[in-house]
Amino acid sequence: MGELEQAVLEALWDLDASRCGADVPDGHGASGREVHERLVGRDLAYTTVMTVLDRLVRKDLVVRQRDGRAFRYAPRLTRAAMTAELMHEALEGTRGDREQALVSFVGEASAEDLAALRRALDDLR
Amino acid sequence: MGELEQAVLEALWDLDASRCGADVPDGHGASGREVHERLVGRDLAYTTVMTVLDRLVRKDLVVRQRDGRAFRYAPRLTRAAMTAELMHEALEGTRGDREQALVSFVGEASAEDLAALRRALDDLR
DNA sequence: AGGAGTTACTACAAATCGTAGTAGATACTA
DNA sequence: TAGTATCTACTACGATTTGTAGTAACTCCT
Repeated sequence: MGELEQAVLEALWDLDASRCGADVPDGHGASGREVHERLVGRDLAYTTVMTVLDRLVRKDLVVRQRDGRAFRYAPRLTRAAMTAELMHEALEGTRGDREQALVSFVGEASAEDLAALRRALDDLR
Repeated sequence: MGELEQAVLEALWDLDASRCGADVPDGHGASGREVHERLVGRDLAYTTVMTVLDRLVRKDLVVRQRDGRAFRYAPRLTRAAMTAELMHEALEGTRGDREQALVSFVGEASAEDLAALRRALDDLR
């Protein structure tokens, strides 16, 4: 994903933190205009933002839903879920030893991440 | 990373499974010729493989070391270490809740991965 | 009817990637 | 020692992706 695409996705998350999913729940998600305003400082044309939103929809990273004449856009996944998906994809890519990959992963993890991992695993029991 | 670049890296791992690192240990790593032969079936020009190897070196995914007139190439990281690195990068990318990302990660993990994770964590104690 | 907002479509330059040729250096071989 | 094979370095080129944005057309409000 490109750097601007990333920024637009971030903007969507920031605008609509808790509501993501396969559909845009009524009254949630953000309009192109709102995303554009959120990205003031990058000084982009409105149409640039719309183009990027469109590409994100085509890549299935963002979903949209008509709202009157316009659309509302929302990330398909929460930030955390997308991170988790990326991590799983990385793991899938390992043709070799999955277990070893996980060992390396925890081997390089910070103390905080290790603690969080342990908690998460314990909560599954 | 491109699909051919991936394939070349895989070939290097397959050719030189256990020896990776910042330097190519003497007598290890693979020559361009060997990589090319390993990729027979894709019917690539030798120079194509060399170009890709060169790009991988520039991206710091592969290291090389002179061996007479030629070079020997080896992945900078083991497959497992690269997977772990990718997972950590995904986690870094989470501007938001790292802990929540880890919770999602384990929430979607297979039973095997969970068991492997638990073993890895236990071994750290 | 006219203006403001929105989408859809098109455009274009830069970077990346798959693919490969050529030139020049080096080494082996007859 | 001259020819041949090998290897690297450099260049090239088309396809795709990405950043960036303009224009046309539609719709809604006043």
